[in-house]
Amino acid sequence: MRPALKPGPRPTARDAIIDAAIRLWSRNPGATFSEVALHAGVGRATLHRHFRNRDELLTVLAEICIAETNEAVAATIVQGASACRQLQGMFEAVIPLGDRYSFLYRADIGDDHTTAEYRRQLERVAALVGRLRSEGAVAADVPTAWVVAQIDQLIWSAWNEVASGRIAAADAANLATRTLLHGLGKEEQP
Amino acid sequence: MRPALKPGPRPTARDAIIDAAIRLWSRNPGATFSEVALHAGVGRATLHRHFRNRDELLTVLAEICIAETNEAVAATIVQGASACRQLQGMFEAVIPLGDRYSFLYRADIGDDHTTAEYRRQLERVAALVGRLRSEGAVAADVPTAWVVAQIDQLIWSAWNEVASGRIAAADAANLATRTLLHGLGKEEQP
DNA sequence: CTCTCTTGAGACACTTCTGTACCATCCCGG
DNA sequence: CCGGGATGGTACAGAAGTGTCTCAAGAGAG
Repeated sequence: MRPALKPGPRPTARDAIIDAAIRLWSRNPGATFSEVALHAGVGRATLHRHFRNRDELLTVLAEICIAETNEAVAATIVQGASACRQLQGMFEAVIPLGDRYSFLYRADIGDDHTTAEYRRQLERVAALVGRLRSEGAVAADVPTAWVVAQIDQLIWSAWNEVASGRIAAADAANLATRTLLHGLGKEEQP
Repeated sequence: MRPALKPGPRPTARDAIIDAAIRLWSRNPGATFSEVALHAGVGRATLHRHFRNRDELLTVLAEICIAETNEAVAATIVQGASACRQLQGMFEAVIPLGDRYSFLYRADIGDDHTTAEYRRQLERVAALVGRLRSEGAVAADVPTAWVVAQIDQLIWSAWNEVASGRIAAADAANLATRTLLHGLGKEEQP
């Protein structure tokens, strides 16, 4: 072990690579390894030293994404809050993250651990849907799978509309919650 | 000109290629040109004879998709029908097409004509939203861009859920319409 | 039957990406 | 100041995809 030396490789290069990869692949999922290195201000060789290949980097990014998302969502959990408020909090926490991780929607990660973790996230959403249901916020005749899919899509499209400037960031979470629970018709319950 | 001979190249090869490309790229957007030729039961050289390169084939597919979609939607238009019914009809017409054209969501077509035509489709949807709005089916304080985005996403996720067997095909359009207009809460208006 | 057109197969050159190796350089801690 | 680790640049070989070309075979029209 190195006594006082920083453990492992210095984080700067690795972090720069991760940041550049997220930034670049968000705009162009097919961007090459060389381009990632270029945008990270790092030699291509260095990139290969930190991440054996594209898949490895992608897997690391996915894990970071999942961890950040879990963290962001966990921070919004308030004991005793209603499921509706919880849903709104989740939207508020997750929609801004779309900026960083939109490219993961397109990339298909083969890694088992990542897939399993993503599945757990969906299960957690399904559990929230169960609570919404028991609060009467979600109708009994709507399949849970459909609700989960809608929540997923709402996060994506909310981020998308915010990113392209058609929707104000402050409105996004409200709009998403309202869309899911009450639809876009005139409000019947004030 | 050939007098009685079939004009142009015999359609079979071309059609087989188009069909194989749609089928293959739907599952794997990165599938190679050779694979397309293989699945079409056609030599790679023949493929190049019909479509100069990947972009050209992609553009043709996109145009076919747009034409088929327009046709399917046009067939559902009933003069004098309410916008709500029109929306439902559009969902019914378009959701099953997701099976054939899902890969176009991922592919980015550079072709100007295709992009313009897609824009026109969105504008037509926006016009429908305007009618929904004037019927009171869409609230005044919801941005049109948001409604259009939701309709787009609903088509995609409805097809997706049907394709993976989580939702019955017969329910999809109803569920989409209901989700958009009334949300997934308990119905307040029977 | 014969001619023409299309096709399949393969060869070829070219490009791009990838993964690895090597070496000079730089920065940091000791 | 010195030395080890990390880095950047580059060269190299291999893989894969692409686009073009040629040639022989097959099918259909006349």
